[in-house]
Amino acid sequence: MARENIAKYIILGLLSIQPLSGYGIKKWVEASISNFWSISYGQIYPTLRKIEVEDLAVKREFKPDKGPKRNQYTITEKGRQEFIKWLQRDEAGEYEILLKIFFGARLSPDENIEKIRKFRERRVQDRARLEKTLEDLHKNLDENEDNLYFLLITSFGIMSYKSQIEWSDEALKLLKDKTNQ
Amino acid sequence: MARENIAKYIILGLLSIQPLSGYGIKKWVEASISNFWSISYGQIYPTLRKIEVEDLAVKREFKPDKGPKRNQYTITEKGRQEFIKWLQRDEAGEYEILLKIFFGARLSPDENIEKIRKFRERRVQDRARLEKTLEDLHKNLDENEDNLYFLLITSFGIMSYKSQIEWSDEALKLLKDKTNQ
DNA sequence: AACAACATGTAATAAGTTACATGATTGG
DNA sequence: CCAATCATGTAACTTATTACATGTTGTT
Repeated sequence: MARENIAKYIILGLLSIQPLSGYGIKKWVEASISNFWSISYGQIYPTLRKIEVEDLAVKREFKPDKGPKRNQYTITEKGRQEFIKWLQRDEAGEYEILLKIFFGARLSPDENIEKIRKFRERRVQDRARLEKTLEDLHKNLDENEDNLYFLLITSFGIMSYKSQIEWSDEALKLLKDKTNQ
Repeated sequence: MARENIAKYIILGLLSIQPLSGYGIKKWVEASISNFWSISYGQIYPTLRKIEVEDLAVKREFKPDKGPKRNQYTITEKGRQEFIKWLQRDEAGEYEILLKIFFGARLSPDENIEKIRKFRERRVQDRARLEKTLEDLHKNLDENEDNLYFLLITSFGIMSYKSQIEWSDEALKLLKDKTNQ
């Protein structure tokens, strides 16, 4: 998946929450989104430099009471705008939506609701497609050894999509409650 | 995730099922594992060449009754062995196991059972960890706007892991039935 | 004193996408 | 004959990992 420079937006997203150093970014990623995304120092530091050059964040040396000094990056208004533009773009990668929902507080609840609604629709279709595949595999289960394992993987997909549809419903409920408050 | 040359093993795995051309490999991937893995021609053709050079498959020109001629690759014994060795290695990437189960017919049911058992264990732990995070987020929900969205993503993880544990149970049952037949 | 954790960075390499180029064959 | 599909490939580029280098600070 080499295409959209996700690392840049993860960093910008975290900086939109609070000023951080490269080291701090790594810690944040590990503590919060490591279940579905990762980032290495080999990406963080060069990307931070680019972000600085593009005036999306400013670097400032910070000497904390404890520990060695660090380079703290603070997002600029330009950076914030570019990040929000990214959030609003329709995501290409299948699971980019998770990242965007993670940073959902930068958008309105309605924008997040719309994203999840679309995601849910896709999943309903994905699931229906896999249900057909499953049926075919059931019919031809004795045909060869492979089909049992193909069936297992298809069933994994169906169960995943099912749980994602259920999640969407819960998430939508929560966000709608929030809007009506 | 640039590390293990997954493309090579996807190709080898498909060739272990039947002889295929580069084009055919693409079609197979799209029809069977595109839910969780993809591959581009820019990878397929160079990788096929490498596979040929390493004597893991042999190329042969094939003129079908219909359509233009194609380069058909047939896996060698060496290729089959290298593929099985990869299958047996403990997977690094979180979802590599799906790929390996997909090709499960190349191993014994017991080996697949063991893989799934380990996967299930990991998921039980992952889920417990996220449950704690969820609790914390619930407590601090009013602290800031972000926490609602962090909670949503945490809940996505919990539900995913839950469905993966359920899938493991079903898969284990199916495979155990098979062994006892 | 030693070790773990904090902190920043680069170079080599690998993996993967995208865009492009080219041509054969089939069905309408 | 034209479009769609079949079919193979390369080059430029981007993204990402890994291994390495270096030094500070806090804890035992």
